[in-house]
Amino acid sequence: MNEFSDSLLAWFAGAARDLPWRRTRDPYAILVSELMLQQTQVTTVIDYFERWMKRFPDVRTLADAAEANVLRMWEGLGYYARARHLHRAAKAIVQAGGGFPRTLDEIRALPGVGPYTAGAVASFAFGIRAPMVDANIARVIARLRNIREPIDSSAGRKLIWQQAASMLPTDGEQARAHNGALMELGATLCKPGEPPCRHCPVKRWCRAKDPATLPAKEPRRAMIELEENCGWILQHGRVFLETSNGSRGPGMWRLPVIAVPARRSPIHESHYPVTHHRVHLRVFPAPRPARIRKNQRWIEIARLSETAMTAPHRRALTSLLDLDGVRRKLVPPRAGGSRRVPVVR
DNA sequence: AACTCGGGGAG
DNA sequence: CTCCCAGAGTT
Repeated sequence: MNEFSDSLLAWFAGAARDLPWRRTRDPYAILVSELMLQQTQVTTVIDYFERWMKRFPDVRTLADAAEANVLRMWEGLGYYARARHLHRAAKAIVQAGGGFPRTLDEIRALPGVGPYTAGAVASFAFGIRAPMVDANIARVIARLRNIREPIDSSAGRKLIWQQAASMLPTDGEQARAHNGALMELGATLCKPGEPPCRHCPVKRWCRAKDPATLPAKEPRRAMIELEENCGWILQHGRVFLETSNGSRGPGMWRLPVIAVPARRSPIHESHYPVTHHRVHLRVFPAPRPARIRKNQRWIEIARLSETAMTAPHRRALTSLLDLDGVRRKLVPPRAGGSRRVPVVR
């Protein structure tokens, strides 16, 4: 071991956060945590991880679960393809005999597992000497080596990964701690913006000229405005929903898209961001559909809690149901009258 | 190499 | 508003 590793690992031993997925080497648990952590902050993931492990404690339980339940457990985390990938990965592992893949290449072949996640699972679960580069490690390495190439460019990624591999201790167990320590350094100390270099355990080896300007990144894409007009269709205690079809994948339910009704004002309006889009959501009262398409369903209000929905649509629906509840108390349906629940407007 | 993911948290 | 986040899949 060199001095750099000594300093880094000594610091890590005293500074490591106590995170649930650091208390285990169960490869399934590590895989779950890594999929959840893709593009998602640690503090957001902790509760989801613990709920998930309680509900789907092992690969077989997850493989046997219905996709609707899997997506419902993921609701609020975003990027729902990750949940479907994790579900597919569990099915693939069970189908292959139930033993968790134990080599970097086999782990990399699982759905939803890219270069980062493969390295993380191999290293954290099995102590395999594998590099891993996430946003934290990319930032730390860009600063340590004063790499000005944008880290999200092809050339920049290549440089960072080469450095990550070359810095790795020979021993697998030490490499495991090294990966965790670099990540922790980036998450807690070598943060974006102006980092507190005074307290850095490895500042002696850092070549960053101007840490605040590192890492460089490609300019981000322009925001795209989207308008979304949905229908509020309520009848017999059921609400009419649809699930997206096509590339966005099925399973997440939402209010049905409708043509904009003329001369009506929306009963709900909200804005929400999704990646580089900004969506302007408007909900209008709408008539009961003449035909029900394949991706559409009436869903009992009582069963909405077990229906996976994107967060903005869940919020819209909840607020509209609350409003409807209020109106129904003020104007109770006439006895013997129409069974149709009055449309709120 | 560029686009998409119908995300979410923090400043 | 802004930027960032334990990225990966598709085209």
